[in-house]
Amino acid sequence: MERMTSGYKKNAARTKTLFRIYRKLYARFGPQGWWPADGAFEVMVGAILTQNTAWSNVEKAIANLKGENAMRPARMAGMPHRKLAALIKPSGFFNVKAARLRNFLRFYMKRFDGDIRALKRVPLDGLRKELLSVNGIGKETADSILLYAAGKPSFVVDAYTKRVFSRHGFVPEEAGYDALRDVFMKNLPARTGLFKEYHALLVALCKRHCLSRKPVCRGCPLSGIKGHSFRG
DNA sequence: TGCCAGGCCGGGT
DNA sequence: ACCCGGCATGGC
Repeated sequence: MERMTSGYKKNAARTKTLFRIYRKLYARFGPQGWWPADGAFEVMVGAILTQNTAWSNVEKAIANLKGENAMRPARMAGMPHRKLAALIKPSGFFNVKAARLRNFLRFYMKRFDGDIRALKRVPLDGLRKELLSVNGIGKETADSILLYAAGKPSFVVDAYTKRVFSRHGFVPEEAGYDALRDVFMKNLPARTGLFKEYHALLVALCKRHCLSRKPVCRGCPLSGIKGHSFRG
């Protein structure tokens, strides 16, 4: 018997609503072309560095790494904790993140020999579990790596996704990561390009309209969307 | 000045 | 199974 981890089922009305939201955002903000990085390895590093951190700070850390020619798996993996931590300092939590990067790199070198093509050969679900087993890689980081580095249709949920969807009443305020992810995974076709743009567009929306903690954003492109609920 | 940013882990209940 | 403190910098 298959275990129900959420109450959501595939549902034509929900699919329609998700596409309606997508089209509104796309019409407003255009193609985002995410993830903003120079290659798959940089995507994975950035995904760890941006944990609970402003992207502008991550950019400084990435620039430091590139300046030391360290944006390469073998080189970064061979770097002492202290040195790596110093380079990524602007991104904050530098001791924690240096350890997490090194954990990931040990896994990446050992399991895939630092070769992104090898990583891409592993099917989505299995690879997701492997990534989640690395200390320092949680659900959002794993899904970001899967989608934007490996090119697999794994929808990324983040604080913005949750803010938009709960604030507009599409999901309950208390909805967790898995419930939110299921909304997209179970009601959209599993297309990588669609998932990439959708997540990026939600970020664009929040940066433009939802940064404040006010419950409703003025001029929100989604204000006209009928509040079809994804509850239960 | 104080609050916040594209989380995650570990220990306590 | 939750809940919470800790981790740290730079920008407004």
